[in-house]
Amino acid sequence: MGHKGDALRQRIVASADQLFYQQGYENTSFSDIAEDVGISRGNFYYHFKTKDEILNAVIDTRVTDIEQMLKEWSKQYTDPRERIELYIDILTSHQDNITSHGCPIGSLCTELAKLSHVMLHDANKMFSAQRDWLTMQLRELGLGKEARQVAMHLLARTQGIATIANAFEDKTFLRQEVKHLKQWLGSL
Amino acid sequence: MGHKGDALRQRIVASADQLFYQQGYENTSFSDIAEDVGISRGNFYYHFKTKDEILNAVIDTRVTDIEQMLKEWSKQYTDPRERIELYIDILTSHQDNITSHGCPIGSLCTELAKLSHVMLHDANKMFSAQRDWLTMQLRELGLGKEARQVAMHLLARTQGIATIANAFEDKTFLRQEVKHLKQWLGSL
DNA sequence: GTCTATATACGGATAGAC
DNA sequence: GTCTATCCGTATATAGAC
Repeated sequence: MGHKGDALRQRIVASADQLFYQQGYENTSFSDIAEDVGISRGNFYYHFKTKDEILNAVIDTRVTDIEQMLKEWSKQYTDPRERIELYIDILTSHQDNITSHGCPIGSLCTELAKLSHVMLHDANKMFSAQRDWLTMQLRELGLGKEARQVAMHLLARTQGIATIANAFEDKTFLRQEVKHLKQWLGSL
Repeated sequence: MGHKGDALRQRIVASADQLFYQQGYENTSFSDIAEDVGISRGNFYYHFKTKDEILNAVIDTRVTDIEQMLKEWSKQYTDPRERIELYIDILTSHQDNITSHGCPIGSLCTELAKLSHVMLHDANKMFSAQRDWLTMQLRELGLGKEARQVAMHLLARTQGIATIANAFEDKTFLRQEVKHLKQWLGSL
Protein backbone atom coordinates (compact mmCIF):
# COMPACT_ATOMS: atom_id res chain seq x y z
CA MET A 1 0.00 0.00 0.00
CA GLY A 2 1.17 3.52 0.67
CA HIS A 3 -0.17 4.19 -2.79
CA LYS A 4 -2.80 6.66 -1.67
CA GLY A 5 -0.52 9.66 -2.15
CA ASP A 6 0.41 8.66 -5.71
CA ALA A 7 -1.14 11.30 -7.96
CA LEU A 8 -0.76 9.35 -11.21
CA ARG A 9 -2.31 6.31 -9.64
CA GLN A 10 -5.27 8.38 -8.57
CA ARG A 11 -5.61 9.76 -12.09
CA ILE A 12 -5.63 6.22 -13.47
CA VAL A 13 -8.34 5.17 -11.01
CA ALA A 14 -10.42 8.24 -11.86
CA SER A 15 -10.12 7.55 -15.59
CA ALA A 16 -10.90 3.87 -15.17
CA ASP A 17 -13.91 4.72 -13.02
CA GLN A 18 -15.32 7.06 -15.66
CA LEU A 19 -14.66 4.65 -18.53
CA PHE A 20 -16.10 1.66 -16.67
CA TYR A 21 -19.17 3.76 -16.05
CA GLN A 22 -19.55 5.04 -19.59
CA GLN A 23 -18.51 1.94 -21.55
CA GLY A 24 -18.74 -0.91 -19.08
CA TYR A 25 -15.95 -2.82 -17.34
CA GLU A 26 -15.37 -5.55 -19.92
CA ASN A 27 -15.69 -3.19 -22.83
CA THR A 28 -12.97 -0.93 -21.44
CA SER A 29 -9.43 -2.00 -22.34
CA PHE A 30 -6.10 -1.07 -20.81
CA SER A 31 -5.44 0.86 -24.00
CA ASP A 32 -8.57 2.94 -23.41
CA ILE A 33 -7.53 3.86 -19.89
CA ALA A 34 -3.87 4.44 -20.77
CA GLU A 35 -4.87 6.66 -23.68
CA ASP A 36 -7.30 8.60 -21.50
CA VAL A 37 -4.67 9.17 -18.81
CA GLY A 38 -2.00 9.92 -21.39
CA ILE A 39 0.47 7.13 -20.62
CA SER A 40 1.58 4.02 -22.49
CA ARG A 41 0.15 0.56 -21.94
CA GLY A 42 3.52 -0.60 -20.58
CA ASN A 43 3.63 2.13 -17.97
CA PHE A 44 0.11 1.27 -17.00
CA TYR A 45 1.20 -2.18 -15.89
CA TYR A 46 3.75 -0.64 -13.58
CA HIS A 47 0.87 0.76 -11.53
CA PHE A 48 -1.65 -2.06 -11.86
CA LYS A 49 -0.70 -5.64 -12.57
CA THR A 50 -4.15 -6.93 -13.53
CA LYS A 51 -7.52 -5.61 -14.58
CA ASP A 52 -9.07 -6.95 -11.40
CA GLU A 53 -6.60 -4.88 -9.42
CA ILE A 54 -7.80 -1.64 -10.95
CA LEU A 55 -11.44 -2.69 -10.60
CA ASN A 56 -10.73 -3.24 -6.93
CA ALA A 57 -9.20 0.23 -6.63
CA VAL A 58 -12.18 1.79 -8.42
CA ILE A 59 -14.65 0.09 -6.08
CA ASP A 60 -12.63 0.93 -2.97
CA THR A 61 -12.42 4.58 -3.95
CA ARG A 62 -16.15 4.73 -4.62
CA VAL A 63 -17.02 3.13 -1.28
CA THR A 64 -14.76 5.56 0.54
CA ASP A 65 -16.18 8.54 -1.35
CA ILE A 66 -19.76 7.49 -0.63
CA GLU A 67 -19.10 7.01 3.07
CA GLN A 68 -17.30 10.36 3.14
CA MET A 69 -20.16 12.17 1.45
CA LEU A 70 -22.84 10.67 3.66
CA LYS A 71 -20.85 11.40 6.81
CA GLU A 72 -20.51 14.98 5.62
CA TRP A 73 -24.27 15.22 5.11
CA SER A 74 -24.90 13.89 8.59
CA LYS A 75 -22.63 16.60 9.90
CA GLN A 76 -23.99 19.49 7.86
CA TYR A 77 -27.71 18.74 8.10
CA THR A 78 -29.68 17.95 11.22
CA ASP A 79 -33.06 16.96 9.80
CA PRO A 80 -33.03 13.29 8.67
CA ARG A 81 -35.85 14.04 6.25
CA GLU A 82 -33.74 16.76 4.64
CA ARG A 83 -30.81 14.33 4.42
CA ILE A 84 -32.87 11.71 2.63
CA GLU A 85 -34.21 14.37 0.30
CA LEU A 86 -30.60 15.26 -0.51
CA TYR A 87 -30.01 11.61 -1.28
CA ILE A 88 -32.98 11.45 -3.64
CA ASP A 89 -31.84 14.65 -5.33
CA ILE A 90 -28.73 12.88 -6.61
CA LEU A 91 -30.97 11.39 -9.26
CA THR A 92 -31.93 14.83 -10.49
CA SER A 93 -28.47 16.36 -10.33
CA HIS A 94 -27.04 13.40 -12.27
CA GLN A 95 -29.96 13.04 -14.67
CA ASP A 96 -27.86 13.50 -17.81
CA ASN A 97 -25.36 10.82 -16.88
CA ILE A 98 -28.07 8.49 -15.61
CA THR A 99 -30.13 8.64 -18.78
CA SER A 100 -26.96 8.08 -20.83
CA HIS A 101 -25.18 5.44 -18.75
CA GLY A 102 -27.48 4.37 -15.93
CA CYS A 103 -26.47 4.27 -12.28
CA PRO A 104 -22.69 3.75 -11.96
CA ILE A 105 -23.20 1.41 -9.02
CA GLY A 106 -26.21 -0.55 -10.23
CA SER A 107 -24.85 -1.05 -13.73
CA LEU A 108 -21.47 -2.22 -12.41
CA CYS A 109 -23.12 -4.73 -10.07
CA THR A 110 -25.30 -5.95 -12.93
CA GLU A 111 -22.24 -6.46 -15.13
CA LEU A 112 -20.19 -8.20 -12.44
CA ALA A 113 -23.10 -10.54 -11.73
CA LYS A 114 -23.13 -11.55 -15.40
CA LEU A 115 -19.39 -12.17 -15.33
CA SER A 116 -19.81 -14.25 -12.16
CA HIS A 117 -17.08 -11.99 -10.89
CA VAL A 118 -16.06 -12.56 -7.28
CA MET A 119 -15.74 -8.80 -6.81
CA LEU A 120 -19.53 -8.42 -6.96
CA HIS A 121 -19.39 -8.93 -3.21
CA ASP A 122 -17.09 -5.91 -2.88
CA ALA A 123 -19.12 -3.90 -5.39
CA ASN A 124 -22.36 -4.23 -3.47
CA LYS A 125 -20.66 -2.52 -0.52
CA MET A 126 -21.31 0.65 -2.53
CA PHE A 127 -24.97 -0.17 -1.98
CA SER A 128 -24.79 -1.34 1.61
CA ALA A 129 -22.99 1.84 2.65
CA GLN A 130 -26.04 3.74 1.38
CA ARG A 131 -28.45 1.24 2.90
CA ASP A 132 -26.86 1.55 6.35
CA TRP A 133 -26.82 5.33 6.23
CA LEU A 134 -30.45 5.45 5.06
CA THR A 135 -31.42 3.02 7.83
CA MET A 136 -29.94 5.40 10.38
CA GLN A 137 -31.82 8.36 8.93
CA LEU A 138 -35.09 6.43 8.93
CA ARG A 139 -34.54 5.44 12.57
CA GLU A 140 -34.05 9.09 13.45
CA LEU A 141 -37.28 9.72 11.60
CA GLY A 142 -39.02 7.45 14.07
CA LEU A 143 -39.07 4.14 12.22
CA GLY A 144 -38.33 1.00 14.18
CA LYS A 145 -37.38 -2.48 13.08
CA GLU A 146 -38.71 -1.82 9.60
CA ALA A 147 -36.16 0.96 8.96
CA ARG A 148 -33.68 -1.30 7.21
CA GLN A 149 -36.35 -2.77 4.97
CA VAL A 150 -37.59 0.69 4.02
CA ALA A 151 -34.00 1.69 3.25
CA MET A 152 -33.69 -1.27 0.90
CA HIS A 153 -36.97 -0.26 -0.66
CA LEU A 154 -35.67 3.24 -1.36
CA LEU A 155 -32.47 1.79 -2.80
CA ALA A 156 -34.54 -0.34 -5.17
CA ARG A 157 -36.74 2.58 -6.15
CA THR A 158 -33.74 4.66 -7.20
CA GLN A 159 -32.28 1.72 -9.12
CA GLY A 160 -35.50 1.12 -10.98
CA ILE A 161 -35.71 4.77 -11.95
CA ALA A 162 -32.13 4.72 -13.22
CA THR A 163 -32.61 1.51 -15.23
CA ILE A 164 -35.79 2.67 -16.95
CA ALA A 165 -34.56 6.23 -17.51
CA ASN A 166 -31.47 4.73 -19.11
CA ALA A 167 -33.32 2.17 -21.26
CA PHE A 168 -35.68 4.84 -22.61
CA GLU A 169 -33.16 7.69 -22.38
CA ASP A 170 -35.97 9.59 -20.69
CA LYS A 171 -35.17 12.48 -18.36
CA THR A 172 -38.81 13.47 -18.02
CA PHE A 173 -39.64 10.09 -16.54
CA LEU A 174 -36.76 10.41 -14.10
CA ARG A 175 -37.98 13.79 -12.84
CA GLN A 176 -41.56 12.48 -12.54
CA GLU A 177 -40.41 9.60 -10.40
CA VAL A 178 -38.21 11.80 -8.23
CA LYS A 179 -41.31 13.90 -7.49
CA HIS A 180 -43.21 10.71 -6.70
CA LEU A 181 -40.38 9.53 -4.44
CA LYS A 182 -40.42 12.78 -2.47
CA GLN A 183 -44.17 12.45 -1.93
CA TRP A 184 -43.51 8.98 -0.62
CA LEU A 185 -40.84 10.36 1.72
CA GLY A 186 -43.29 12.97 2.97
CA SER A 187 -45.82 10.26 3.78
CA LEU A 188 -43.43 8.35 6.04
CA MET B 1 -37.13 -14.19 -44.17
CA GLY B 2 -39.08 -17.43 -44.15
CA HIS B 3 -36.68 -18.45 -41.46
CA LYS B 4 -39.35 -18.83 -38.82
CA GLY B 5 -39.88 -22.49 -39.56
CA ASP B 6 -36.18 -23.32 -39.32
CA ALA B 7 -35.85 -25.49 -36.22
CA LEU B 8 -32.07 -25.20 -35.92
CA ARG B 9 -32.26 -21.44 -36.23
CA GLN B 10 -34.76 -21.35 -33.40
CA ARG B 11 -32.51 -23.50 -31.26
CA ILE B 12 -29.63 -21.12 -31.89
CA VAL B 13 -31.75 -18.13 -30.90
CA ALA B 14 -32.94 -19.89 -27.75
CA SER B 15 -29.36 -20.77 -26.77
CA ALA B 16 -28.10 -17.27 -27.52
CA ASP B 17 -30.95 -15.79 -25.50
CA GLN B 18 -30.11 -17.91 -22.48
CA LEU B 19 -26.38 -17.27 -22.71
CA PHE B 20 -26.80 -13.53 -23.23
CA TYR B 21 -28.96 -13.53 -20.14
CA GLN B 22 -26.63 -15.59 -17.99
CA GLN B 23 -23.25 -14.26 -19.16
CA GLY B 24 -24.04 -10.99 -20.90
CA TYR B 25 -24.04 -10.19 -24.60
CA GLU B 26 -20.41 -9.12 -25.02
CA ASN B 27 -19.12 -11.89 -22.81
CA THR B 28 -20.86 -14.55 -24.90
CA SER B 29 -18.89 -15.72 -27.93
CA PHE B 30 -20.00 -17.56 -31.04
CA SER B 31 -18.08 -20.55 -29.72
CA ASP B 32 -20.18 -20.49 -26.56
CA ILE B 33 -23.42 -20.53 -28.53
CA ALA B 34 -22.21 -23.05 -31.11
CA GLU B 35 -21.00 -25.37 -28.36
CA ASP B 36 -24.29 -25.03 -26.48
CA VAL B 37 -26.32 -25.82 -29.60
CA GLY B 38 -23.96 -28.59 -30.63
CA ILE B 39 -22.77 -27.26 -33.97
CA SER B 40 -19.44 -25.93 -35.25
CA ARG B 41 -18.51 -22.26 -35.42
CA GLY B 42 -18.41 -22.46 -39.20
CA ASN B 43 -21.92 -23.81 -39.41
CA PHE B 44 -23.04 -21.07 -37.08
CA TYR B 45 -22.09 -18.41 -39.61
CA TYR B 46 -24.27 -20.08 -42.18
CA HIS B 47 -27.30 -19.14 -40.07
CA PHE B 48 -26.18 -15.77 -38.71
CA LYS B 49 -23.66 -13.55 -40.43
CA THR B 50 -22.91 -11.20 -37.55
CA LYS B 51 -23.34 -11.00 -33.80
CA ASP B 52 -25.72 -8.10 -34.21
CA GLU B 53 -27.90 -10.27 -36.40
CA ILE B 54 -28.41 -12.85 -33.69
CA LEU B 55 -28.96 -10.14 -31.09
CA ASN B 56 -31.67 -8.79 -33.31
CA ALA B 57 -33.27 -12.22 -33.57
CA VAL B 58 -33.11 -12.67 -29.79
CA ILE B 59 -34.79 -9.31 -29.18
CA ASP B 60 -37.45 -9.91 -31.85
CA THR B 61 -38.30 -13.30 -30.40
CA ARG B 62 -38.56 -11.87 -26.91
CA VAL B 63 -40.82 -9.01 -28.01
CA THR B 64 -43.09 -11.44 -29.85
CA ASP B 65 -43.17 -13.82 -26.88
CA ILE B 66 -44.01 -11.02 -24.46
CA GLU B 67 -46.83 -9.71 -26.64
CA GLN B 68 -48.11 -13.25 -27.08
CA MET B 69 -48.11 -13.94 -23.34
CA LEU B 70 -49.84 -10.68 -22.43
CA LYS B 71 -52.46 -11.15 -25.13
CA GLU B 72 -53.10 -14.63 -23.73
CA TRP B 73 -53.54 -13.22 -20.24
CA SER B 74 -56.01 -10.64 -21.51
CA LYS B 75 -57.96 -13.48 -23.05
CA GLN B 76 -57.86 -15.88 -20.11
CA TYR B 77 -58.48 -13.42 -17.28
CA THR B 78 -61.17 -10.77 -17.09
CA ASP B 79 -60.16 -8.83 -13.98
CA PRO B 80 -57.44 -6.26 -14.80
CA ARG B 81 -56.31 -6.35 -11.19
CA GLU B 82 -55.81 -10.09 -11.46
CA ARG B 83 -53.86 -9.60 -14.69
CA ILE B 84 -51.50 -7.09 -13.11
CA GLU B 85 -51.06 -9.41 -10.16
CA LEU B 86 -50.05 -12.12 -12.60
CA TYR B 87 -47.53 -9.71 -14.04
CA ILE B 88 -46.05 -8.96 -10.63
CA ASP B 89 -45.89 -12.67 -9.86
CA ILE B 90 -43.31 -13.15 -12.61
CA LEU B 91 -40.79 -11.77 -10.15
CA THR B 92 -41.58 -14.52 -7.68
CA SER B 93 -41.75 -17.36 -10.18
CA HIS B 94 -38.38 -16.32 -11.63
CA GLN B 95 -36.76 -15.44 -8.33
CA ASP B 96 -33.87 -17.86 -8.72
CA ASN B 97 -32.87 -16.57 -12.13
CA ILE B 98 -33.40 -12.96 -11.12
CA THR B 99 -31.18 -13.17 -8.05
CA SER B 100 -28.51 -14.91 -10.13
CA HIS B 101 -28.67 -12.93 -13.38
CA GLY B 102 -31.02 -10.00 -12.90
CA CYS B 103 -33.88 -9.18 -15.22
CA PRO B 104 -33.15 -10.45 -18.75
CA ILE B 105 -34.64 -7.30 -20.27
CA GLY B 106 -33.29 -4.70 -17.88
CA SER B 107 -29.79 -6.12 -17.84
CA LEU B 108 -29.66 -6.34 -21.64
CA CYS B 109 -30.79 -2.73 -22.01
CA THR B 110 -28.20 -1.68 -19.43
CA GLU B 111 -25.47 -3.47 -21.34
CA LEU B 112 -26.51 -2.13 -24.74
CA ALA B 113 -26.59 1.41 -23.34
CA LYS B 114 -22.98 0.97 -22.21
CA LEU B 115 -21.98 -0.29 -25.64
CA SER B 116 -23.75 2.69 -27.23
CA HIS B 117 -25.39 -0.02 -29.28
CA VAL B 118 -27.99 1.18 -31.78
CA MET B 119 -30.12 -1.84 -30.97
CA LEU B 120 -30.96 -0.40 -27.56
CA HIS B 121 -33.89 1.22 -29.31
CA ASP B 122 -35.14 -2.21 -30.37
CA ALA B 123 -34.38 -3.72 -26.99
CA ASN B 124 -36.52 -1.26 -25.08
CA LYS B 125 -39.50 -2.45 -27.12
CA MET B 126 -39.43 -5.39 -24.71
CA PHE B 127 -40.26 -2.80 -22.06
CA SER B 128 -42.74 -0.71 -24.03
CA ALA B 129 -44.79 -3.79 -24.90
CA GLN B 130 -45.22 -4.32 -21.16
CA ARG B 131 -45.84 -0.62 -20.54
CA ASP B 132 -48.60 -0.46 -23.15
CA TRP B 133 -50.29 -3.59 -21.85
CA LEU B 134 -50.09 -2.37 -18.25
CA THR B 135 -51.49 1.00 -19.33
CA MET B 136 -54.52 -0.77 -20.80
CA GLN B 137 -55.07 -2.76 -17.63
CA LEU B 138 -54.82 0.37 -15.48
CA ARG B 139 -57.33 2.14 -17.71
CA GLU B 140 -59.74 -0.76 -17.24
CA LEU B 141 -59.12 -0.35 -13.55
CA GLY B 142 -60.49 3.16 -13.81
CA LEU B 143 -57.35 5.24 -14.14
CA GLY B 144 -57.38 8.10 -16.61
CA LYS B 145 -54.57 10.10 -18.18
CA GLU B 146 -52.18 9.01 -15.44
CA ALA B 147 -52.45 5.32 -16.42
CA ARG B 148 -49.36 5.39 -18.62
CA GLN B 149 -47.31 7.11 -15.95
CA VAL B 150 -48.38 4.57 -13.35
CA ALA B 151 -47.47 1.77 -15.79
CA MET B 152 -43.97 3.22 -16.12
CA HIS B 153 -43.80 3.44 -12.35
CA LEU B 154 -44.62 -0.25 -12.02
CA LEU B 155 -42.04 -1.08 -14.65
CA ALA B 156 -39.41 0.84 -12.68
CA ARG B 157 -40.42 -0.83 -9.43
CA THR B 158 -39.89 -4.30 -10.87
CA GLN B 159 -36.56 -3.27 -12.36
CA GLY B 160 -35.34 -1.86 -9.07
CA ILE B 161 -36.30 -5.05 -7.28
CA ALA B 162 -34.45 -7.15 -9.86
CA THR B 163 -31.31 -5.01 -9.76
CA ILE B 164 -31.03 -5.00 -5.96
CA ALA B 165 -32.02 -8.67 -5.57
CA ASN B 166 -29.29 -9.46 -8.10
CA ALA B 167 -26.61 -7.24 -6.54
CA PHE B 168 -27.22 -8.74 -3.08
CA GLU B 169 -28.26 -12.15 -4.37
CA ASP B 170 -31.18 -11.79 -1.99
CA LYS B 171 -34.38 -13.74 -2.62
CA THR B 172 -35.89 -12.69 0.70
CA PHE B 173 -35.72 -9.04 -0.32
CA LEU B 174 -37.37 -9.86 -3.63
CA ARG B 175 -40.29 -11.58 -1.95
CA GLN B 176 -40.68 -8.73 0.55
CA GLU B 177 -40.89 -6.22 -2.25
CA VAL B 178 -43.35 -8.31 -4.23
CA LYS B 179 -45.61 -8.28 -1.17
CA HIS B 180 -45.16 -4.53 -0.94
CA LEU B 181 -45.96 -4.16 -4.64
CA LYS B 182 -49.18 -6.10 -4.28
CA GLN B 183 -50.25 -3.87 -1.39
CA TRP B 184 -49.60 -0.92 -3.65
CA LEU B 185 -51.71 -2.51 -6.38
CA GLY B 186 -54.53 -3.05 -3.91
CA SER B 187 -54.44 0.64 -2.98
CA LEU B 188 -54.98 1.81 -6.57
C1' DG C 1 -25.74 -27.53 -44.81
C1' DT C 2 -22.00 -28.77 -42.07
C1' DC C 3 -17.43 -29.19 -41.43
C1' DT C 4 -12.10 -27.88 -40.88
C1' DA C 5 -8.89 -24.66 -41.56
C1' DT C 6 -7.43 -19.94 -41.59
C1' DA C 7 -7.18 -14.65 -41.83
C1' DT C 8 -7.14 -10.79 -39.03
C1' DA C 9 -7.64 -7.93 -35.03
C1' DC C 10 -7.48 -7.00 -30.35
C1' DG C 11 -7.38 -8.22 -25.60
C1' DG C 12 -4.45 -8.91 -21.26
C1' DA C 13 0.03 -9.41 -19.76
C1' DT C 14 5.42 -9.54 -19.85
C1' DA C 15 10.43 -8.34 -21.02
C1' DG C 16 13.69 -5.39 -21.27
C1' DA C 17 15.81 -0.87 -23.04
C1' DC C 18 16.25 3.75 -21.43
C1' DG D 1 9.13 5.23 -13.81
C1' DT D 2 8.22 5.34 -18.51
C1' DC D 3 8.80 3.66 -22.80
C1' DT D 4 8.77 0.14 -27.08
C1' DA D 5 8.48 -4.41 -28.54
C1' DT D 6 6.52 -8.70 -28.10
C1' DC D 7 4.11 -13.09 -26.49
C1' DC D 8 -0.04 -15.45 -26.27
C1' DG D 9 -4.82 -16.31 -26.08
C1' DT D 10 -9.24 -15.56 -27.94
C1' DA D 11 -12.68 -13.11 -30.66
C1' DT D 12 -15.15 -12.19 -35.04
C1' DA D 13 -15.38 -13.49 -39.47
C1' DT D 14 -14.12 -15.87 -44.00
C1' DA D 15 -12.60 -19.56 -47.40
C1' DG D 16 -13.14 -23.59 -49.10
C1' DA D 17 -13.45 -28.90 -48.72
C1' DC D 18 -16.99 -32.35 -48.26
